[in-house]
Amino acid sequence: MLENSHKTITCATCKVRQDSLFAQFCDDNLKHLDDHKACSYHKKNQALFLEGSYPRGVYCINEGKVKVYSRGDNGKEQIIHIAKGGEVVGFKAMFSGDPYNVSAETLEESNICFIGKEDFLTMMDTNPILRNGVMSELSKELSHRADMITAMSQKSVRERVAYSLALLNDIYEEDEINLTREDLANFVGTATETLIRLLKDLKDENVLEIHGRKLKVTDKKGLYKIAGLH
Amino acid sequence: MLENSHKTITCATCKVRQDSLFAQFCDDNLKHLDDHKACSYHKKNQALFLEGSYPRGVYCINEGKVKVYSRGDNGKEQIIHIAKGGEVVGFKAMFSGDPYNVSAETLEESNICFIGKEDFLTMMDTNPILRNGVMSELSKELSHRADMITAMSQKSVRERVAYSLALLNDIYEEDEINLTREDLANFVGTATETLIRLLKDLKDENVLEIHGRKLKVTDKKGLYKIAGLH
DNA sequence: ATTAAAATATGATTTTGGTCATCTTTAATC
DNA sequence: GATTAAAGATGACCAAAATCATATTTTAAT
Repeated sequence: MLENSHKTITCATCKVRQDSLFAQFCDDNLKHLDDHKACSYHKKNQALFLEGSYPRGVYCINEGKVKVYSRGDNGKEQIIHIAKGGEVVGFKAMFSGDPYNVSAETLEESNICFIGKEDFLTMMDTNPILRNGVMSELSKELSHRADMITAMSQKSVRERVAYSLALLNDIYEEDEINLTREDLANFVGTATETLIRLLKDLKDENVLEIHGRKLKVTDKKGLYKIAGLH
Repeated sequence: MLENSHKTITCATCKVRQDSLFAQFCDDNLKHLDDHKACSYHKKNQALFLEGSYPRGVYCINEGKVKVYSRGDNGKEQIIHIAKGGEVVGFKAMFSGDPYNVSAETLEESNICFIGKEDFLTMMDTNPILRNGVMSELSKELSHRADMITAMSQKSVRERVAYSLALLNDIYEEDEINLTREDLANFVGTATETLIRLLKDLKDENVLEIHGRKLKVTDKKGLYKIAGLH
């Protein structure tokens, strides 16, 4: 159980706020945010929203990890992104009037604050800091997805495994990467068996340590080279 | 040569404006736009902007097609999008402060109007219609790119050829799809030889007619089925 | 603690699609 | 219009990765 799972988080003292859309908020803004958010504890594997549903608000992750994924024809998951503490999830599709075409689900037990769509949009209207932050985020994510498309289409599966591990290594920061092999395969876009074999290759090449399900990158430079990064 | 290649387009009477970000502009807005835009004729295969450069403004396509692409590790192009008349290109990366990670280049001779970054951003600040249009567009494009990532990762090349042709069929509307085999392969994300073989298969299945380089979809329903759409 | 179920791992086999080589056709240039 | 270059097409071959089968380990549930 998370240490603060029973508490309501106060935005002003939230440890991950500096990484979030609300980093530059003034005291008044933070007060407003506190008054309009709802904190809640989520177990592992709980859905935040589902593909096909309409956005009802945004989810600010205080602690935990959330996978954002879409489903292909056969129902197979493609993980588009894994969000960590400080990230706000669920706002990117809010401005088109269309339903979500991705789903979001916790990967670990998590503390997540919810802000309703109306409140969020009002804040965006009245707060240029938030508006600019949102625009910047949308822009960055579009760039990132263009990179993903190119990577998916041109890299070999081995390269994509390295590429994905490089991304995940940043997301998990000091922690070891902790995903099921299936989730990792769904992030890489390959079969679970192939992923497992390629992980072992990387281990044999001393790029990676495998501790049960947890993965520790031991040669970041080597990993980047295989991934075709830098 | 395009018929109006020597003329300056007037926004108020621009035939493709109803498809653009500026569709809902009032007369004053249109006047302002006219005063701050520069129309120009572009030959085939002319670059509008390049990966790595900083956005200097936006490009509103009056007539012609523009490919937006990124380059993979080996320099191979991945075409992310093909823009047609009415589309505004080059604004999606403008809000992050980062350089473009895609390039844009005309595929045909084209008439394109340019609006400088400062002017465009000022319009966005003062014009909620434009702002909402931009936000909506960013949202929609993010959804579309999530779909692309999933398609690239999970569909077979044959399915991706059909998927790409379905997208292109909408883009080329009443016209036949007119791309080099190489560009089409770079859109699908495959080798040119593989693309050519698969086009022939689709022709043999009476889904497609091949008229030299031009492609005509004759069985849209069949194409969609192969693509895994609907 | 025991059992059941899920996740991880490995081998064998097949399929897909990329690469290389070569040839033909079309388009561009002088 | 002739020449050259670029684009399109086809065959042969090979490597990468998916699939299928099955075994082992870990985790969850009773």
